[in-house]
Amino acid sequence: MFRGINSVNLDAKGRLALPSRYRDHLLKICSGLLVVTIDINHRCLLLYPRIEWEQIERKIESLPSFDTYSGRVKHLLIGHANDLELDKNNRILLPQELRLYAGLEKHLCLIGQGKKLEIWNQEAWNSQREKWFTENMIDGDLPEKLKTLVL
Amino acid sequence: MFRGINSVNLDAKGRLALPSRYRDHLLKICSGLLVVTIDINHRCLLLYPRIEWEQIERKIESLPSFDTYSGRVKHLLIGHANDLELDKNNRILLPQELRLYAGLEKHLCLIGQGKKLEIWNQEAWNSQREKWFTENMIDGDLPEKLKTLVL
DNA sequence: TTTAATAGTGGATAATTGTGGGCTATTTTG
DNA sequence: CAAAATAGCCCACAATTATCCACTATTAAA
Repeated sequence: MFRGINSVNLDAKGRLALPSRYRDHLLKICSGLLVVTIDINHRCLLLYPRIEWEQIERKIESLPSFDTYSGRVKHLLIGHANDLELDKNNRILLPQELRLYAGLEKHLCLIGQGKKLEIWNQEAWNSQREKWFTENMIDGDLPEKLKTLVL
Repeated sequence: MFRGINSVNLDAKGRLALPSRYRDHLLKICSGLLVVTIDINHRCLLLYPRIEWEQIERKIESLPSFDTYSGRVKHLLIGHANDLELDKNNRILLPQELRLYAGLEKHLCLIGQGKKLEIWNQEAWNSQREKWFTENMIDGDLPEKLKTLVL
């Protein structure tokens, strides 16, 4: 499970060093084989262990072909998915195409989100986060599961 | 079960000594493995024994993916959750990111809240408490369970 | 009141991690 | 086919972090 924030830097070659605490785990579950793709809700990237991604890909592929939104999701997610591999220094090289999509510059945030990691431009993350804090949730709009969540 | 208030100090490195009365209990139930994350309603942190947190995390993860509010809760709670471990002196190191969020300086309060501990900046806690005392509860807004609560 | 024990604090050292860059192999382009 | 660009691999230095140890303060016991 991925959790928590890490701020990391891209080097001049576009390489990103993953926090070392993830290293052993990734080598174990997927031999360092990863997949990166875009997030459709935010301008950020999603990083999956290859085996996790393959399960998700199967689900995406089984979406109904003639539904407009399903087709769009398929195109965007699968179309932007790239295979990556950890190098021996625990780094990955992000494709330029995706770096541009997410507006990644030197300073990034890695956000653990369970099965995946999100890769954000640091400023983009900060302002998104502030937005979430200041916008109030409207009671009537909350799904039942959320209303009854006990922390 | 965590109960009661403790005031504690952060040292220069951002380490926090847990009250020793919690030590044995924590070693027993989770071998000193903890998770700290942010509270979304107040500017304070939540500290869970790892096993307690994992149960909550599972509930959060099962929230619907395409619901706006659920996505927000997921991002904020799981995204800010950090694994921690007690050191040999019964201390934890709070990540800088979270210290900033909760405005933690030298003087803190630990508030026992059942399965979790809340970590507050001491002054922030005092003024929040004052606020609660002066704000009146409005009868019509109380949920049924609270109306029928017998103390 | 003295002594002992535990808890709390601070800091030095050792180990690990992050970062940059050089070299080579491979791919792309003209 | 040559030249340039890209990608992978490796090493070395710098910076950060974890671990350990020692000192002080506080509490409890004799």
